[in-house]
Amino acid sequence: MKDRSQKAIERLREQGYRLTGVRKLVVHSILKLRGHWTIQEIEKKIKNEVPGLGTATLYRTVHLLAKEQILSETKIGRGAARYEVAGKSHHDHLTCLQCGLIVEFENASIEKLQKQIADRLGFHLADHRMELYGNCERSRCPQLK
Amino acid sequence: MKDRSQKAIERLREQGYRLTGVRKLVVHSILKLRGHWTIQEIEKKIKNEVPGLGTATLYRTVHLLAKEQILSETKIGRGAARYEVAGKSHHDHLTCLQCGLIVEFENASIEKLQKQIADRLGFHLADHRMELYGNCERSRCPQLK
DNA sequence: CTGATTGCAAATCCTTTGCATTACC
DNA sequence: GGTAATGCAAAGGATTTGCAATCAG
Repeated sequence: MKDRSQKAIERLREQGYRLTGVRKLVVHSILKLRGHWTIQEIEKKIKNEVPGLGTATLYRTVHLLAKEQILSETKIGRGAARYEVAGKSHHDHLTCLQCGLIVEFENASIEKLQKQIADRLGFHLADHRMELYGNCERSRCPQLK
Repeated sequence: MKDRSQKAIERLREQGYRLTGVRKLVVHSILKLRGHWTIQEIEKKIKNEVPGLGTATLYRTVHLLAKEQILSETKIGRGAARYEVAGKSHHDHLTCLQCGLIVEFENASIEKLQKQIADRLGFHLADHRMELYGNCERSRCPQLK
């Protein structure tokens, strides 16, 4: 199995971006992450691995990776955008309002319906975002309220 | 047909909120709006009608109206949350990536599927957000690139 | 070399908070 | 009168920008 960050670095090279030491380190560190993180969370997680990393550089790098579809951006609920390593097939999110648990799912029927709706309204569908919110049944979930 | 802002004012009174002059003016001005606006946009639109309105007051009032479900909040794409007058049945949005046109739609089949998905994953579905992005076919839409 | 990339600090954007004053009820 | 609501200004959080120094190609 080939390393994800290898592929990402290659793709950036193909696109003509310069591969500085910092950039390679950041890409490598980010591509090891699992889950959905804000840029600020990513900063904390990787600052040990990339000493001296400037905040602006991280923002620029994450945006770059999102643009190149190496990361995918999701806005879940309120607050800052979250990023996850792309590569898996497209999926949407179901978030627990109590404990923040995020479950991913795919549903071809919905995707088909979305396309139909867009066509009917005179749009060429390019992308979509769907987030479900609910309360999960995990025993550790604080189902107060 | 009864005025929306009348109903809104009544509901606020029932909830025990004080109906100050400013609050009534803001509610009245906001409820005349059609479309999806950020709080900053709303501020520009109504500042003539509510002279001296403080930004904090507008933020507090909009949040209040959203809490009372007189406005509904939607996060469309990047940037600040947008609000629209609630009252119509639930709907989702289709946004043109080129010109920003927002079209609303409803689709019962998708809603049904969402509920199924949540059930299957052990969630009690409480809410959802679905946004489609595409390119529209309006003649005035700058369909470049 | 030459321009892309970086880190830093300052700037920006959007929103919230503290607080004294005002105005409902 | 007691308390919620207001406006102002200051604070806050997240992100972007300007710029000189650095580094890849």
